[in-house]
This record gives sequence, structure tokens and C-alpha cells, in this order.
Amino acid sequence: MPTPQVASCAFSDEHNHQRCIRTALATAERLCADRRCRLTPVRKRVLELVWQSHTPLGAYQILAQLGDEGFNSAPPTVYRALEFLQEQGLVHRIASLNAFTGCCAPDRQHHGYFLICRQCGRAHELEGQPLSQALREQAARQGFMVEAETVELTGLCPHCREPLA
Amino acid sequence: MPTPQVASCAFSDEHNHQRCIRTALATAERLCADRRCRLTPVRKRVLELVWQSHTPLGAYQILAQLGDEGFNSAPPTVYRALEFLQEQGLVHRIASLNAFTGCCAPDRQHHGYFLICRQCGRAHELEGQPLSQALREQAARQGFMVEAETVELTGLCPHCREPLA
DNA sequence: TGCAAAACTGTTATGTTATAACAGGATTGT
DNA sequence: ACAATCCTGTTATAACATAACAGTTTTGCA
Ligand SMILES: [Zn+2]
Ligand SMILES: [Zn+2]
Ligand SMILES: [Zn+2]
Ligand SMILES: [Zn+2]
Repeated sequence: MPTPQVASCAFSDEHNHQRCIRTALATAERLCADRRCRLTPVRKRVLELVWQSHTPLGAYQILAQLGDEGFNSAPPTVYRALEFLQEQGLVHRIASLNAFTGCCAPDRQHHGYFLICRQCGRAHELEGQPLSQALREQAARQGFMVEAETVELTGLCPHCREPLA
Repeated sequence: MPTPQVASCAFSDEHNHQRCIRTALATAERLCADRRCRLTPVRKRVLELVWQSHTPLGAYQILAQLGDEGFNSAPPTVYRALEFLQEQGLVHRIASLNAFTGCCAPDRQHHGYFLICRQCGRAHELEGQPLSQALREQAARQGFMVEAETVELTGLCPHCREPLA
């Protein structure tokens, strides 16, 4: 039986996001078990907070929420949790926002490509194997060996365009 | 007669980089004159410093150099200059490095795509009309209107790969 | 079970990047 | 000359991120 997939839901109107969150956490639990790494309470809670937000969260926003809940709330706590979650492919860092968002396909090998709405702040993840191909060809022509990709497109999402049309 | 083009020279070994800098500054002067905007001394000097560096410069690195030269050296000085230069398309900000680099084709309409070497720190600008096309198609399928693109590929440049081969 | 190594967390301090807000000066067009 | 605009100086602070070291928990193995 295939893994339940969490779709990138940033621009989808009607859906039960609680379910997205539960699925994401369940997938994370399973992946960490498979990989023999530990999804500790702080790490799990950080992942949950990231998923609960409808826009990418800054480290200090996460930190503030952790503090309200009695967790330790010094910066290293949250940066360490985020580092772990990134290593496991459970969250992506969005460089142009200095913020973090849940990965919509943590059990698949991919790069995170994002459409980021400047109006509502939501970030939609594209799973971009085709893009990857085109980018790598350009790079190869220069003799460059690509190891990591940052692809972030900023603009207006379908909802935020609508009023203007 | 066409505009003299400044090539992206980050990964090219043998060239007279002083000439690159002079050309970049001359092009900037001309563009600003055409556009009736002012390439003031600080702005010009910031652009020159950015071009002089073989790797993208952080704002505070620029600031330090300005300070040594008797310019005012509080952060807003350099951030304002950089903002102007970005608006005029004379420099690009590299989000994944929090750093700035001179644009290699300021008189052409384009997005800055970068190959960034994690070893030597150099950043090579690709003028990526073809990429742009592929990216926009993906976005269009989602109903997303792209306004700005951040495309930064990190890895090893031709020179830094060589010793490993 | 007992122990050592490894992994994780707590804590303090500091480094780095970026902007807000307001005052003053230079430039431009009329 | 004057007003509007643009540019710069200055102080303060916000936002983002890591270093370094101490202590605890977990894990694997004798
Ligand atoms: Zn992802
Ligand atoms: Zn939107
Ligand atoms: Zn450019
Ligand atoms: Zn290199």
C-alpha cells in the first residue's frame, strides 16, 4: 500500500486542514521510525506548528509559541529542531522569507520549489522534477555541479489575483 | 552601436577584471542618465565595491569599506544604496547568501539566476530566458502570476570540482 | 544490569542582517 | 527665490542565526 500523500494545500480553498496536519505528523512519525531517528516532543511540536500555520513561519514565531507552552524557548531550541526537520526533509526553508514551511512530500526525493504570494503570504510547493532537468542542463553547460536548488517564485496567487481581474 | 556587454565573469580565469569594473560603472552612468535618476557618489562607490569583490558582498562588508573611506557608515546608508541599485537592475540580491552582486546585463530585462559555488563562494549569473519559460508554465498551471524569481543553484564550480576528479 | 558513547536539550552570550523614524541638506523645476 | 522632491545623516531597535559549554536522556554493548 502506498504512503498517504499530503498535498501542497496552500492555495486550495476548501479542505480539512486538521487532516493535513494529522497526516503530516503521522508520515513524519513513520519516516523517523524507519530511519531510526527520533522525532522528540519539541521536534514534533515544531513540525506541528509549522503545519498549523497557513503561511511559512519564522523561527522566532515558532519560538514564541513554544514559550507559551512551557517548552524551553531560547533560539537554539527551535533552530536545532528545524535543522533536524530539514535534514529529514520534513520542512523546507524559504530563503527569500527567512521562514519555514512543511514539506508536502517528505517521503519522496525532491527539491522544494515554491510559489509565494506577496499578498496573502501563502507558499505553494511545486514538485518540480521537470524544472530540475532544465536547470541542471544550463548548469552543466557551465561545468557546474549542482548540489542544492533554491527556486522561489513570488507574485500573486489565484485568490489574490481575482479581485484585480 | 550596441551597448558594451559585461559578461558574468565569476568562473572565468584569465581576464582583466579592472576592465569589467570600469565597463560596469560606465554602463551604470549611462543607464542612470537615460532614466534621469542619480548615481550619487555613495551609490556609485557601493556599485564599484560590489564589482570589485570576486564573491557576493554582504551589506556590512560594504559598510566597513565605506567607513574606511570616510563615507558615512551606518547601515541605512548601504541598504539605501543597494535598494536603489537593485531597483535600477544594477545589482542582484542573493537570498541564500544574504549578499549582493553586480548584474552582468543591467540594460537587458531579465531575472537573475545564479550558480553559487559552496567552495570558493563565487556566483555566476545565468541569463535564463529559457528557464523563465519553464518556470512560468508550471506557475500558470496553478493560476499563479509570477512577478519575481529567485533561482539559486548551489554546488561546485568547474575550478573547485577539478581537484576532486 | 552496568557502563560508556552518542544523541539530545538547557542556557548564556553574542554575532549578523535589516529596518523604523526623524532631522537636515542638496537638487530640481518654476 | 521658493517649494517640492530627493537624498543623506543619525540613533535606535528589530529580526534572524550561531557559538560554546554544561547537563540530561537514550542507546548499544559488555
Ligand atoms: Zn518538499
Ligand atoms: Zn495570495
Ligand atoms: Zn542580472
Ligand atoms: Zn568554486
